[in-house]
Amino acid sequence: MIDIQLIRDNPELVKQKAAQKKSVVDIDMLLELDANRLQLLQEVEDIRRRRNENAEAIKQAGTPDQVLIDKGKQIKIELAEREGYLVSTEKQWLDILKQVPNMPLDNVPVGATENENVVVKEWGAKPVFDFQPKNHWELGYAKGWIDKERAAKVSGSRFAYLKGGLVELQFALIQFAFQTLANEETLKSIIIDNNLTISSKPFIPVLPPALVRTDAYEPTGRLNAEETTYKLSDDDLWLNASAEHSLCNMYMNEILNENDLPIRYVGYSTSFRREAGTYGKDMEGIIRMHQFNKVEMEVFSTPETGAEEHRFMVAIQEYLMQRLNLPYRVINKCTADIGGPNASGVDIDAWLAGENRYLETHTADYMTDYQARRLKTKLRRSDGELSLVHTNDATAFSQRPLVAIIENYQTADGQVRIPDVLKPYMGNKETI
RNA sequence: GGAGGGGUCGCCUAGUGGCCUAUGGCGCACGCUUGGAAAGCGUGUUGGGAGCAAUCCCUCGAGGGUUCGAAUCCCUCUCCCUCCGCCA
Repeated sequence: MIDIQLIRDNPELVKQKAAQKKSVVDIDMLLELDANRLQLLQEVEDIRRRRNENAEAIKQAGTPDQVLIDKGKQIKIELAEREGYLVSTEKQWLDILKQVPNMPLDNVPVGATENENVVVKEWGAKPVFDFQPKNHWELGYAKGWIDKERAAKVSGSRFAYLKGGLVELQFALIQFAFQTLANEETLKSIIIDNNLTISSKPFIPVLPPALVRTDAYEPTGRLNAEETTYKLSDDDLWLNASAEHSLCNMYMNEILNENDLPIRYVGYSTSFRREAGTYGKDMEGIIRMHQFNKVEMEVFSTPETGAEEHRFMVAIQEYLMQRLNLPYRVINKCTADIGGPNASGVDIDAWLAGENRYLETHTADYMTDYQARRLKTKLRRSDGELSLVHTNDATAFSQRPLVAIIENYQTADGQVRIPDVLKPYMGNKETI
C-alpha cells in the first residue's frame, strides 16, 4: 500500500505513475473519500470525547444522575450513526487505496506492454550443436523423466510426475542455491565484483509454511484469487504461490532493530498456481505447471539499502547462472510489466537451445516500503525513530532452469551432461 | 476432534464494571550521587491517528455485543500451553 499522505501531497505524480503501470485507479475519488473520511473521523472523535467526559461526570457524581445517563444514551445513538458513516467511508477509501500501485522508480523504463522491456545485458555463448538439438520434453519423455499423462489422470492438466535423473538434478539445483547463498565469502566476492557497498551477511535457509491465511496473504499484495492463488475450501488458507509469499509476511506487525538488518532468507517451497487465463499457453513440457519447485530469496532492509539489495539479488542470480554456464539475458522490466507492489523489477531469461528462444527463469522484485506498510513491518533506528522496512524478493532457482540445462547440455545420443558445479550434489555423475 | 487453562506496554507480572488517562519488577535511556564505577535515588520508556497548536481519539490477541461507562460481563474467531483421542 502506498502512503496516503504522498497521494495528498502529489496527486498528479501518483496518477502519472499509476498510468505508467496501466492501472485504472481513481485517485480523484480516493481524495474525495479521504476528505470525507477525515471529516467524519473528527466528528466521531469529538463525540467519543463527549461520551468519555459524560461517563466521567457520572462517576464523579457518585449517585446515579438520570439526566447524565440519558445524555449518555443520546450520545451513544449519535456516535453509532456517525461511526456507521465513518466505517463505510473508510472501507471504500481503503479499497481504492489498496489498489493504488507502487510508484515505479525513475530508472524503470516506461512502457505500455512487455514489448517495451529493455534487454540490458546478454551473457554466455549459445551452444552450437553438430546435430539437431531436441527440446526438453522430447528429451524428457524419451528419458522417462516427465509423465504428464498419468499426472493428468490423477491431478489434471499442468501436473507432472517428474522422475529419475531430472529429480536428482532438481535437488542438486536446490542444494547449490542453498550452499551458495549461505556462503559469506561468495557473497562478498559478488558484492565487490558489482561495486556494491552492502553487508555480506549470508542468507538463512528456510522451509516456510506452504499454506497461508488470508489476513497474512492479502497484505503482501500478491494474493490473486482469480488467476493465481489456490484456496482451500474448508479452511481460511491459501496454497503458497511462492516461498516468498510466506516469507515476506513473517515479520508482520513487528518492529525490527536497525542493527539486525539486513535480514536475508533463502526459502524453498513447492509452489502452486491456478494459471487461470493461460489456457493453451506453454502446454508442452514443464514450463508452466500448477505445481513446481522454487528456491526464493527474501530480504528485509533499511530504506537506504533497499535499492542496492535489489541489485545484489540480480547479481546473485547472474552468478548462479554463470556457474551453471547457462546463457542468459537480463531484462529491465518496463512500468507495464512490473507487478502492482513493485517499484522495480528485473527478469532473467535463460537461453533454450532446443527451442531456440529465451525463457524467463528468474524475477527480482523491489517493493520499497509498499509491502511493509500494510504488513506493518517496521524498523527502529538507533536513535529510536521508526520507519518502514524495505522488502526485496528474487528467484534463486525455480523448476525452469531444469529446462535450460536439459536443452543446453544435451548430447547427440540424447544424454544430458551435468553442469560441473552440480556434480558434487549428484554423486559426481557425468550425465543423466 | 474432545476437555481444561491462558494471551496485558521489549521481557515477566497485578488487575472480576467507574479509584485503570493500566500495577509492580527486569531491561533500556537520561539525571542526581561519585575521584571513577557499582549500589542507591529520581525521571522517562506500546503502537497508531486527528489537529497550526493546546489538546483529543483509538490501542490490554482479533471482531461483534451489553452498559451512561468494559482489560474486567456476553458471543464468535484466533494463537499458545496441559491432558485425552488420532496420526507422519
